Amino acid sequence: MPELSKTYNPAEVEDRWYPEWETRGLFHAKVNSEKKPYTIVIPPPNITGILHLGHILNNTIQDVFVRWKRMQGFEACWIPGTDHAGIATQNVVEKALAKEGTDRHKLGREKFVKRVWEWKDIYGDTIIRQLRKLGVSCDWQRERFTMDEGLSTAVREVFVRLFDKGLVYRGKYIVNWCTFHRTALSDDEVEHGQTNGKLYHIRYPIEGTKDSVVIATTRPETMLGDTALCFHPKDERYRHLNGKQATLPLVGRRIPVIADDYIDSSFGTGIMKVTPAHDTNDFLLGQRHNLQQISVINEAGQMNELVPKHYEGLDRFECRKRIAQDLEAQGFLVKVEEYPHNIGRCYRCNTIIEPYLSDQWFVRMKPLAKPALKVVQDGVVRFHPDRWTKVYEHWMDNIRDWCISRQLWWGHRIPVYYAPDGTYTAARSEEEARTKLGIAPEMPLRQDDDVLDTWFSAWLWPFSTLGWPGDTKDLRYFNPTDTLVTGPDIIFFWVARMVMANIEFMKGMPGRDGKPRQKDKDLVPFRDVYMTSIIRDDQGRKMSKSLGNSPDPIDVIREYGADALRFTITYLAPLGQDVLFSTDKCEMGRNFANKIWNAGRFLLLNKKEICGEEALDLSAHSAEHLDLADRWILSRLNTATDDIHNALTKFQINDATKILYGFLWHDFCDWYVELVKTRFYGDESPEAKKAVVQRALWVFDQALRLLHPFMPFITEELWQHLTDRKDASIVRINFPSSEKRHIDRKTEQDMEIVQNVINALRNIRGENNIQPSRDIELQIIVPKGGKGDTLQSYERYLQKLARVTKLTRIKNSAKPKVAASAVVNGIELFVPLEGLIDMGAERNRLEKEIQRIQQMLEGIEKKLGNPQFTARAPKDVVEKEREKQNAFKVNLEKLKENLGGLGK
RNA sequence: GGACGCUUAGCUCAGCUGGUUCAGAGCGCCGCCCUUACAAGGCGGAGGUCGUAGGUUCGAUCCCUACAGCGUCCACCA
Repeated sequence: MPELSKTYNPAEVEDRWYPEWETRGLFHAKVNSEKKPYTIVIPPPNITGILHLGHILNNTIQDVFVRWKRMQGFEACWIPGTDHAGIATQNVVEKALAKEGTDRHKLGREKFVKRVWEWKDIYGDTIIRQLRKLGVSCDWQRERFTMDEGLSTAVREVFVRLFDKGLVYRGKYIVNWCTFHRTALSDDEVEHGQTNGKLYHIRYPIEGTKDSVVIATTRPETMLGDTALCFHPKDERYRHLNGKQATLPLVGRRIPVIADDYIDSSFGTGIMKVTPAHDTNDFLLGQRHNLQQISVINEAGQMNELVPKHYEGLDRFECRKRIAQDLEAQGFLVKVEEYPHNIGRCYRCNTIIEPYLSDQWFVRMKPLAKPALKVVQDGVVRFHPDRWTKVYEHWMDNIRDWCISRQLWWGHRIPVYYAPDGTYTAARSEEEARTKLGIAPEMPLRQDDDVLDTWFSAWLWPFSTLGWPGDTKDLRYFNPTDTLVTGPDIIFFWVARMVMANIEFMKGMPGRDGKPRQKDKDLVPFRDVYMTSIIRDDQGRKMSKSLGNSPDPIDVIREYGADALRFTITYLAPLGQDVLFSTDKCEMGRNFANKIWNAGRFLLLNKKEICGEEALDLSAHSAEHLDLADRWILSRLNTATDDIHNALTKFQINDATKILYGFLWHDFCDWYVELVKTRFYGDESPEAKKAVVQRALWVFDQALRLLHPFMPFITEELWQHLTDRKDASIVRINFPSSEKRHIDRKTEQDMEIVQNVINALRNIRGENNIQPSRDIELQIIVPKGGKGDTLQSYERYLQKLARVTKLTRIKNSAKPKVAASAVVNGIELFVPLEGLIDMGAERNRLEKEIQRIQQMLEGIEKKLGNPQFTARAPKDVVEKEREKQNAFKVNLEKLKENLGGLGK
């Protein structure tokens, strides 16, 4: 066995173990009828992305669950993969082309797409490579990409089925148009934010009269496309104008004045211009009133040929200025006021969205939403924390049709084919399209130019990755998956849509039992959705590139180790709360790793000392030579095991880390290891010592297993040193389950007395400035029924932990004259230190303690003095309070007595 | 406009079903110690009327109501 270094060196251990785990195939999952599956699909990161702390948190949590379940004997399967990220990826490649002085149009579609694939092959797995550094136990043999052959087949299949069902339709609608990307966006891809705009008040003359009306608009340039004016039908101010014609300034077009109760009479002047081609509400209004739709802005955001010549070709914002000038010059502009208001912007490039009238493809969502709502309401799919349920339900209740076409080249091309006569159909292949349309092979057939929204492949992820539409063994076994771990920001984009898709497309597919799936529990994509925290910097700001406040996780791993990062971030992330992160917080994880490392080092050194090279069987702990500390640590271990199990079951992952930290550092290292030293270095028989070493190693082994899901590398490394089992790995070793018989309240109480006495002695030392190296003597007075025997039988604990060289039991009458004292569980402690203690300090110490006890006693007496309390509170609570009262009273008396005994 | 979250020690936060010495942890701070696993460590200590005001209850950091401050999401009036 190699010597272990004094401090833990994570980089070396991590680089050694990850490839080893992969080569041994420890993360690979197979269909296994002997085992229950446990499945997670990764939220596929964009191929353009680089790893950030959000990924770290998200993937660490997934890894904790997967490793935990794997150790529990589940066939744990974590399917990794990446998303082609239509807009983002196309962006990146287009930027590269721009640098080369060319663009995608010069290249042509086919070459451009080839170029993107080349880019993807080089850079597309950056995140996936980086994730390995984190130690994630993904089944890499199952890695998928949303544009893989299989997934593309699934996309086409879904589109065609929805089309044939009438759930996909084509329509001319106002969509959110990004003039930079020149594509439509779904409603969810638009981010609304406040902006300082202006409100222009413009006079529109009424034809044939001297009358005119004033309307207010933030977008005067769209007036070129106005086709009506509109007021509320009940508005007396304008009623007389109903049916009249107004003249559109600058253009001279006649437009009707109409009435509609959409109008809010209290806003502005109460009459509004209507531009059906450039505003969603106006569009709907226009439909109701059969208004003409005049588009005046092109796909690049410039004024088109339908506007007066001197505006044509102007950028929409440039045109706005010109229109304002011209209106003013011609006397139509009444006033302009500052007007802060909300506008939508492209979530990727921040360009102001242009409501744009165009032909797009939509999915009718209402029929899909209905069952997806039900499974959540019925608790078949559960959110953690639960409050996201309401957010989900609200969205489902108000769902709108999903615009799925994107005017891009990178993505799944829409499988719709047009015949020369304009008829069209959706089909899995060109041949199928010809059959469906009745077109001969020699006739030209045109496929739709647009591609599908990226989420259109992502929403199929939990089954497309498993072979759907094929009826595969994997699909039967691993779907429904179990836990989805993702951020609340994509609950609509992704989570909700996956629920809809899984229900819709898995219906009737054979399930685990081979029978067609019908029940909701077999149709959902996953059972539990864990919503992760949002990572912020230490000032609470979102991590962002522009702020430069986003540390590179790879640097953090290099500096502190992957285990340290994993542990720290899960420790900091309570379920459902944001996390304020800064790199230096990882010191906590690093220090913890080092602590464990040294505990392991200590045990191994002593094992060698006591047992030589002999291998110890750690399959069970030795039941020989048990003393209080042993029974106590077994009790604590099993309690911790229970608590961890409960915390993980409730998705309270940071609780689990806190339990592990507390158990390993405070129970195991601070107390147990210190106590065990008394036996390693004591005069017990070699057999007894061997039993003690064996048990200590066994407990440590159990603790390592509990910790492994959180800190996989260091636990594997230490575990290997512990066991010498070259062929095995902690990755697939049983996760401990608690043995109730070891959880023993009485043992813990006895141990508590020992601990309290040691703490009291340490306090005396600290406050009296007694050197740690100085031995002390302890005299105790034990009341009737007190636990003095327990204390005396573990005198060696006091020797080691408090440097007590002599323990004597004395009579009340034999109290030492000059001594520091304390009262613990009714036992009086005296440390005779004539001439050495600082009387003033000791008096202060006792007075402080007296005050503390007095305060608590007062609290209890106030409670007990309240007749309502004694009458109404449960008996055991009252009884407990009485017991406490008595104990405090006794303590207080003794303390006062001892204070008095100190003299002046 | 609607929904939701947060407010506890100097800082960052736990505290889940009201009563356990319930007021905690980590960091920071003060004092002592390089005690043969660990100074990335050990021991001791200081520090909080649990945002404010009410209410429910024998009892409230915890449940309810209102308010204040911070934050998030959804919708949106030209």
